[in-house]
Amino acid sequence: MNAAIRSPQPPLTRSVEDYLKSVFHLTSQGGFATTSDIAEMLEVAPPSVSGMMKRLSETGLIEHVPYRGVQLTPQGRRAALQMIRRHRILESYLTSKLGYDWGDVHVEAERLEHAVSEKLIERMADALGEPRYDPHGAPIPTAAGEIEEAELVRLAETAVGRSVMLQEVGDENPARLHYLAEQGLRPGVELTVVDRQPFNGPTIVRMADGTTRVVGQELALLLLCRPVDGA
Amino acid sequence: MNAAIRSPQPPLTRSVEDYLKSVFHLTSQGGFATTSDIAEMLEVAPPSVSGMMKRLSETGLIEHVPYRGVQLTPQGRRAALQMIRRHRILESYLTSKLGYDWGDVHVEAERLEHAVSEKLIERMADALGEPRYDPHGAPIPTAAGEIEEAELVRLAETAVGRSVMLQEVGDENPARLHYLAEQGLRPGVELTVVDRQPFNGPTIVRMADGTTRVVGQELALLLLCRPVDGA
DNA sequence: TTTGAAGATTAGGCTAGCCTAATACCCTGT
DNA sequence: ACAGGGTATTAGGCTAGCCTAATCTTCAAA
Repeated sequence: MNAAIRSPQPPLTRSVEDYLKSVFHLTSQGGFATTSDIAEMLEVAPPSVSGMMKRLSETGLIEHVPYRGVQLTPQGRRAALQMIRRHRILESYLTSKLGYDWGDVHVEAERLEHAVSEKLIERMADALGEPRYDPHGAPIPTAAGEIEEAELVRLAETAVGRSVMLQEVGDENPARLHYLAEQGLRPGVELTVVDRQPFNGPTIVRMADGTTRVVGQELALLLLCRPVDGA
Repeated sequence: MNAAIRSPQPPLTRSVEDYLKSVFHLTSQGGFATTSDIAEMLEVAPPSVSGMMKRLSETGLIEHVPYRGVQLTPQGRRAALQMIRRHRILESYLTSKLGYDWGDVHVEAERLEHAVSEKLIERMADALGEPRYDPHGAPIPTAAGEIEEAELVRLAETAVGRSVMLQEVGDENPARLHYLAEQGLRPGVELTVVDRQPFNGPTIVRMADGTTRVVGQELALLLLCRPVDGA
């Protein structure tokens, strides 16, 4: 007698999965995802988004407030987290087991995440020892759909003098990631901010080995850090 | 001035990839693949096949003789073999590295083969040591597009008294594969045909360890064997 | 040589997703 | 209080792939 029972979950299409992921990322700081932000993220025209939002709200995956934006319903959030788990497990697996560079995994995972079964993901997770972070330092949702929410601060906004642990690189661009790896700026390294130049200038950091790096603002905004208590 | 140069290979859709694979398999003994055979294999209606055949022959992937059937062009054959390589490498990888049962790999590979990159397939092949056969004993095309063509004979048609090597299991049905594995009927085992009952009855074989198996015709038709010279 | 059944194709329609052009809404600045 | 710009939505169209119903080919049997 109930729609959810009568129609036992028609599988989501690739497009739908992508839209849900976008909405999740765009609302991760709270608030609504706007049509144009989604359109830009998915590289489609805004009317395509409007149309899809209408369909998704009819199937109960999102909440759509016309002219305002959208948010995920609990059901939509569950689906989005499942996709993000798939994506991040895939990235981890490709990096650990198949020698992929952290700059190249995103594109590959982006296509595979729509094709892998739950079973395959869990086997990969198992082979990796249930990793909690992907190669970029992003937290991997659990199979049950829980995700760690850490309060991270951008390197670009860290006060001079502070010591931080570089936790996550919020970027997927292969060229930038390659450069960061060359500079030794990977998740897990400790940094001390020794200076920052004015007018959105670069941040200068000291690495654990005493060497320094000059990090331009564009990059420093992508480096998400956790304050370190010690000294 | 030439279409193949002007438009540098629009990537094939999933559907197209599936049609090409079907045509390859249906023409592997030579001759034409018919509309209804393709329709049955892909579980679509015959008119859908007619329509696709028209498109594929316009793009030069198949040769279509109306009311007769289709064959692959060299270009279509290349694409089909690439898909088959992907499929079989994936099956091998899932079996060897992720603990999949040989009955379960087909479905998983069927979906992944459309999503993996060439690079990923080659990394998997490399990690496996460039395998030549998949878990069912089917030959894996090389990256260059060459495939071994062995002359195999069905167990059901092997003369009583002959000794053979079970080379390939021409089936993907999980239940049948599971049963065959239980019986020890896997690629690589040696068998001697000791009897066959009349009226399409079962074939009785002796295994290397001296035990015997009674193999019904349905299964005996799927067991592809290579004659053994010795004794 | 004709005829009828089987199989192939054409005709016409549907959905998912995308697009552009036209219109509607919202809000801020005057 | 309202005009205008920016954003969202609606209108209308396109392609890939699928479907059913109708029509056409082929071929073998009478």
